Amino acid sequence: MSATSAKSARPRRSHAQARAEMREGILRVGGELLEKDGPAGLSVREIARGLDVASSAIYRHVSSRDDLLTLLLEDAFTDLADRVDAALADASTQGGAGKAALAALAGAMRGWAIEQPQRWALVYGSPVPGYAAPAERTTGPGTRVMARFMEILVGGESASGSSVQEGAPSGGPGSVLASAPGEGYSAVLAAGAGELGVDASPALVAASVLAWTGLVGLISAQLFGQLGADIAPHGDEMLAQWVDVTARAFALR
Amino acid sequence: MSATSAKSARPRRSHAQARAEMREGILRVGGELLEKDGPAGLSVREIARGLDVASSAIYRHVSSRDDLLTLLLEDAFTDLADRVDAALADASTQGGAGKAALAALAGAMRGWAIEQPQRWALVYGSPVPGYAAPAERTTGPGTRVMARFMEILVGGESASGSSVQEGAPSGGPGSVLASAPGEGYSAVLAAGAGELGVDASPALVAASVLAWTGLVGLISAQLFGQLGADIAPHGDEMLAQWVDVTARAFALR
DNA sequence: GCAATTCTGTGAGCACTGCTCTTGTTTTTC
DNA sequence: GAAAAACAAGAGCAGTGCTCACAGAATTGC
Repeated sequence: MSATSAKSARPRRSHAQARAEMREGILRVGGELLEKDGPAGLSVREIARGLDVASSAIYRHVSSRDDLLTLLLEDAFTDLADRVDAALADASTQGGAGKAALAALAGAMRGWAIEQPQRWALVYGSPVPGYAAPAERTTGPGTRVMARFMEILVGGESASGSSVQEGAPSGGPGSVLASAPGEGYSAVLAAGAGELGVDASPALVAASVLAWTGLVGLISAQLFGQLGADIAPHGDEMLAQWVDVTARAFALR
Repeated sequence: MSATSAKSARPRRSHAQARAEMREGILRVGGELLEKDGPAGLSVREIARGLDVASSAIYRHVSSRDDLLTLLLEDAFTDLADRVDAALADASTQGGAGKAALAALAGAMRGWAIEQPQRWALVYGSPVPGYAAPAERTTGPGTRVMARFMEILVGGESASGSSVQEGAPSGGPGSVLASAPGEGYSAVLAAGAGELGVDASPALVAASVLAWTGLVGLISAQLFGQLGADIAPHGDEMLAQWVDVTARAFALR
């Protein structure tokens, strides 16, 4: 037994530094544990061990396990949104818009999901039971990706006056547009589109929402193995087909 | 303290009866707890308390907590499939086929999901971490609903020789059919369709799979509140729109 | 510059969990 | 009826989230 005790003496650091380091450490170790064992396997004590600290110390920085989950949720949302933004920026330099942008977004989402399935599950999977993510802390980063998605489908940023040709896909066989949404639903859609900075008819927004839930559902189904093990190797192709169909339905090129 | 001890004397019953009663009780109380607290909140001890029995007794009938989850998963799958079948049978008496059948199936799924969100999460949500549902015990009941779905979209039972008019939706703008699936993917699709008792071209099967994940994704998004609280009251309408669009894409009427 | 205060981290402890193992009782089998 | 098999009880282990009184270090006020 050496003179230095088992618990190595912590270096002198300011409270601000301590806060930052602890927070970063919790996020890092917590993220690793989350990816390894999933939300249910996430343990405050295990994080404390990973940081070589008493478990009670964690509670100085995180009020509860749920709070910890919220932290990781925010982190995951932001990480995903950053990744999608990067992919879109990349595609955009190559003159990518319309279908190319859609493919870039979908590919980035799926890639991120495959690399960190547990994070994806935390974000778009079933909510951790008994725990409702506080909306005010998650809707912000949570809607970033969806906003991008809508922009693409609806045909560009609202700034440019290039209105979508809503005449083309409207009622004909194979159109994405169902019957016009009712009054109340239209109002909600308009409000939502406004928050996302998207300008389009309620019918088009409604169709985009369906497309969005379809994309998320597709990725989730692949990730969670709901379609059987045999189909797993063809996830790329499935996604490509989804992009094809969706781009065609929304008249993207 | 009365003569009858706190733990009421169990009635004399045969081992077979005991097994059946216990299993039924575990399923019942477990189901209630699952619906109340979600998978993570499911506790063997709590079930034991609910049955007024020692916790260790549960392990005579269930080998582990994961096994318990599998049991509840099977139960949920079967329950959902029964419900969907009933709805389809009901629709069928009214001459319901094609779009009407699709609407009945989708409505039954969503209705079931809303009544028992935790069960839905167990079935189609993110898998419980660290727990992989044993495929051999879940794929059976798990594919029943999907088989019905495919039958409807692909245009009737394989017995009747009425082949789908695959000419109509093939390539034109707004078609559900993307480019033809590659060789490997086609093989997997064909095999899957065979298991489900569905006969259709790989391209049509591929499109049906996308539609399936879309439906599941839509219901999950509604249930898990991924689209914000405001949109929740319009779930019916969203689903109706999804039915509209999908029926049109697959040329159902 | 030094005391008072505030903040960080400790370790014991409570109530809970899944699960195992030994013990006693009851039903089935021969 | 005796032997064997199955069932259930209860204690106990290792783990969990979380709280609380306490010790030491950093910050603040004068």
